[in-house]
Amino acid sequence: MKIGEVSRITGTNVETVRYYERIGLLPKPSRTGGNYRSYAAQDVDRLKFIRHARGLGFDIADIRSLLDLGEHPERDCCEVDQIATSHLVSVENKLRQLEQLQQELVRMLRQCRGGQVADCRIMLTLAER
Amino acid sequence: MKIGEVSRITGTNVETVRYYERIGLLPKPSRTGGNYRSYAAQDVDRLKFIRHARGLGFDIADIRSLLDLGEHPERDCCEVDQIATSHLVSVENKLRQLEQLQQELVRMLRQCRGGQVADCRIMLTLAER
DNA sequence: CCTTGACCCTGTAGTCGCTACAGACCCCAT
DNA sequence: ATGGGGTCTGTAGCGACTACAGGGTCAAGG
Repeated sequence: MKIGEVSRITGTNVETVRYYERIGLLPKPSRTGGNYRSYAAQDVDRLKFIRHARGLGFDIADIRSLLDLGEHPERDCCEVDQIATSHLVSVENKLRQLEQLQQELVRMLRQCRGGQVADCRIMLTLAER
Repeated sequence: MKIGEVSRITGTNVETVRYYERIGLLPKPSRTGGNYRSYAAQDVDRLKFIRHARGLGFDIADIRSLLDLGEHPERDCCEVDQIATSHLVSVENKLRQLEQLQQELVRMLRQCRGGQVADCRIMLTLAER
């Protein structure tokens, strides 16, 4: 399977596939006579895993660890749990931050009464503190 | 006022202050005999504005526009409102995305029953789809 | 007077996860 | 033989910083 098809199947940009190979997240595939990358079903599965994990916001380092763990199926799954849990924690932290931010923005916007920039409450709020 | 003091007052990294100057967000300050940057109160205010806006998640381009508007106090404040509103919208979009993500992560983590990586529900979930 | 140490200078490269080229090559259909 | 679509490598760009290296400046203490 050539890179374009892999790209289509997994919904991954061709350049991204090559990028994953470059950083060692995907193994170097075999090549055709014309030096085209030739992927096996296994590679596609690995890429799907990566994309799904990225979709859930895991960073590349985490995904690397998860893939490594996948290659040691006899190990205890608590390491997997740990990675996922700590990711969830950081997502929840970001969520709280964003909520606060949203509330501050709403508060700021509610004060706007129109008029000139000179009297703009939003600009004043930003200038304060 | 030297850059270190400005840094302390505003809680901004020294390198960040220089970065803002480089990208034209802060004006080039005058220099002392020893070629040290010498800031006026005005510059500190501008930097505070920038940091406050960054804290609210506005990107540099937005901040540039807001600062420009601040220099035209006679203009109508609706442009300010527009920038803030569209930022709020994007924050709310990100918020919704993060909430979904969080729920998916929670769902995934609830399935974990311990045991070996081979049977790990989290790994299976990531591999699926 | 000299040294020490804190601060400051410029310029460049690194971060993260891609994305976007340029310029070349391969392959298949017409 | 030609055209166009795919692929190749290598490099640079994004945003918003951050982190040096390798030097200069300045005030206090010995």
